[in-house]
Amino acid sequence: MSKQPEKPLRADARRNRARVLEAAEELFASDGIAVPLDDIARRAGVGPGTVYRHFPTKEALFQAVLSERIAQLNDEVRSRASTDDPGAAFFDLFDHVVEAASVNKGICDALEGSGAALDREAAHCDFTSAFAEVLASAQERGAVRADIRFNEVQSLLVSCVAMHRRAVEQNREPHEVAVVRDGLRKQPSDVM
Amino acid sequence: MSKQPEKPLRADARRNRARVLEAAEELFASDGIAVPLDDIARRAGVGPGTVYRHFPTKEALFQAVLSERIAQLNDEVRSRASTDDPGAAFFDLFDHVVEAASVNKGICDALEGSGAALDREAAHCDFTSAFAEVLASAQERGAVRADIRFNEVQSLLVSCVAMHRRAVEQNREPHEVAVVRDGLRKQPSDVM
DNA sequence: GTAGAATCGGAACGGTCGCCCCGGTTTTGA
DNA sequence: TCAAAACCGGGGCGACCGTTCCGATTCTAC
Repeated sequence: MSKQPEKPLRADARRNRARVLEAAEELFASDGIAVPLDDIARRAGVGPGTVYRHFPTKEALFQAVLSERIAQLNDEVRSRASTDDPGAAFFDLFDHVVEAASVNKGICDALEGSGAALDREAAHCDFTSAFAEVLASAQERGAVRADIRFNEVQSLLVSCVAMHRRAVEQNREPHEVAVVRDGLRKQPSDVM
Repeated sequence: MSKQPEKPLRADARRNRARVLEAAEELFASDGIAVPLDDIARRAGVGPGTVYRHFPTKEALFQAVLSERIAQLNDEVRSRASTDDPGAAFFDLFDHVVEAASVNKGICDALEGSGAALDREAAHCDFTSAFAEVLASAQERGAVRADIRFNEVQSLLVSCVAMHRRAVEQNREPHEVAVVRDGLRKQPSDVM
């Protein structure tokens, strides 16, 4: 992977790049991907041209911000994944990811866009593989119903993020997420 | 409510209005609310100006199409609501609404927009009240968990519509919806 | 300090889309 | 059949937004 051979940026360029990333992080998180790029530039105290010097496209900037956030989530997932109770670990992870993602409108937008933006994410691959392992263990122990695959759990996760966000917006507890969690448990009708 | 005192439309106007509605129905259903109004006009064989003669705004046209579809759903709900097994009726309704809504991208868009567009819908009120009655009966009989309110069921319904749509797009069975359905059943931990 | 390169910033471009205007056409009623 | 009223249609306006361009500015190396 050729990464480092790029000559170092000028001091002001490095500073501006960091400012743009910071502004984008805040605005994508609060307003989602629909925020105009000019707003990000203004918030960063630079011109739109400067943003485009560092990121070829608005989408690329969004991806960069997302990668950072998902790498964080990835670390959190890995640190919670190791335990002797895979069932508890799975539901703990589930709740944590839902809560963490639902406060970030940018992540919600990315998830709702059928995850196409997330699929080409290396960090995301780590994240999903760690989560998938926990799911498999939990299913082996009989803590999670066996008739469901990981991509279906992902889909439920996305929906729970959206529902959690709506519940918080309406100042109420996200009981819907509890419903999904209970539905994921081993069901009486489950065939062993 | 003053509705009829409007003088009757000219023959060509009535014909064009119907064509616009039909074209809008098809395009909203397949492409969602994002379809350009010019496309609808072209499909209807009229100019954009004609569309605006009949509907003050694109949003109004969308609402009109939606109202019609929701009135249909309303009838279906009412016809399925009366039975001596409220539990079965509830889950039957749930599945039916999910399937009916998920094939219509326009409805999906309306639902994902936090339902603000749907709230000012008289037909929608009928629809929700019929559904709410079935839910209450099912909860009384112990077929549905008691610790959940109707607006939370609505939220789950919206999510199921989205998940069902994704599943169909990916050519697989919507197992996620089954998970939600099982989660809505009376749980072992439920307090009587 | 100075030349030269890297970078900046914001005006401007191009495309999209909702919406309006108005000259021309069709329908209606007598 | 014909005049008046209703209606049509599509060109065009204005707003928004992602992106580009280029003269002005700032930094770096010597």
